Amino acid sequence: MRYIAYVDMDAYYVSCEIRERPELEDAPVLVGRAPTSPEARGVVLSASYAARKFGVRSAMPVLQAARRCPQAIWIPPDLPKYGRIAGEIRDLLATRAERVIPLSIDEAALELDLEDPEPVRAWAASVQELLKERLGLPSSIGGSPYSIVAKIASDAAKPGGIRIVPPEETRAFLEPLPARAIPGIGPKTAQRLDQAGFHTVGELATGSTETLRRLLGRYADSVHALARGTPSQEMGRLPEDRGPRQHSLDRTLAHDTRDATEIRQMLTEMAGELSGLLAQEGLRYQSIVVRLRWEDFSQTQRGRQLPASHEGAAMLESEAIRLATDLLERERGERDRAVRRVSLSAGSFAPRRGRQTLLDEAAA
DNA sequence: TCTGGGGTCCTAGGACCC
DNA sequence: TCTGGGGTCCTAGGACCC
Repeated sequence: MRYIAYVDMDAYYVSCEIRERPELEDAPVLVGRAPTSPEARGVVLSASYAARKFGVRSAMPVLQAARRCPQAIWIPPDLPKYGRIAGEIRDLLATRAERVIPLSIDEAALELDLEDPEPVRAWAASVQELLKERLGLPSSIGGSPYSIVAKIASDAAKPGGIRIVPPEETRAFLEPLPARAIPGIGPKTAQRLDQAGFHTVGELATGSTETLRRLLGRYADSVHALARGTPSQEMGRLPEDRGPRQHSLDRTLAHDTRDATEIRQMLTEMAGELSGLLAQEGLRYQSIVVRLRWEDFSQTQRGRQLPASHEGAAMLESEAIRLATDLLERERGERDRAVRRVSLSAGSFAPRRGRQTLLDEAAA
């Protein structure tokens, strides 16, 4: 069986910053908008391992992070830069694997032409070194003939490690891990499992099929098979590299508002920005969704499939404003909560005709 | 005390069609 | 006057991931 490797960058955004400022190597660095700025309604995007010692994690509210780690060094996020570096990582990985499937900005699955654990281990060590030397970035690598096990192994290897799991060791490797280590089992599902007495993957392996079906629905059988060390075809295969399904922009307001005019203005700007992004990728959209997050943090959305695909900002803008107006009017008739965040999303993509050539020429 | 900005996939009900 | 079964599409909501 050929091995699959997962390469997962460690504290990615922080590492991108530290390679430009090596003096911060072992400092408690946090990427996020510092809590001193008046509009600091945000969360930590990435925390260095030194900062994690203080109990700071990514996705933690910045105020809470600042309390836990007052000496933290805050660096404002530069997402375009992290995107560019991600491209360099992919290019480098492509020279070392049969196929590279990017899974997120800091993670990729690779198909290897190797069938034994020792050569895979050596391969992983050389790739890790290459990433460190050429790009100055630390990574963790997991390997297994089963895709999902390779992913779990890369998590287990963090930070800076390599974990290769031969197929016959799969069950023993998974057994002691918390159920939450399985991708797809999040906080809600983990809590339900916990209450039913399933804490580790090993316990899931011994659970009855009926009990697991009740707790996990249609995932039950594949989770059960994984827990017993024999992943299903679907979980074992390398994920496919399909094009994007949707693109969206989200903006959290500096202050909650009930002002429809303010929200419409915001959507006008967002429609312009989003249509520009789609044009760069040569995509036409046929569906639009507006989502509002209310002050109580719940969300409501309104969307529409268009009769035909469109490009440019005009349709995106007028439809977004109509959908948002619907949402606001309904809210006014009911609870009248203020708006905290506005999201605009476009999807159901079709390739753009005609102009694509021009874009390719411009890129060349 | 507060909770970002991207994404993916699944479910469930209703409309509609054969 | 009463009314099956199967399929697809659309819409809203929710869980989950990085």
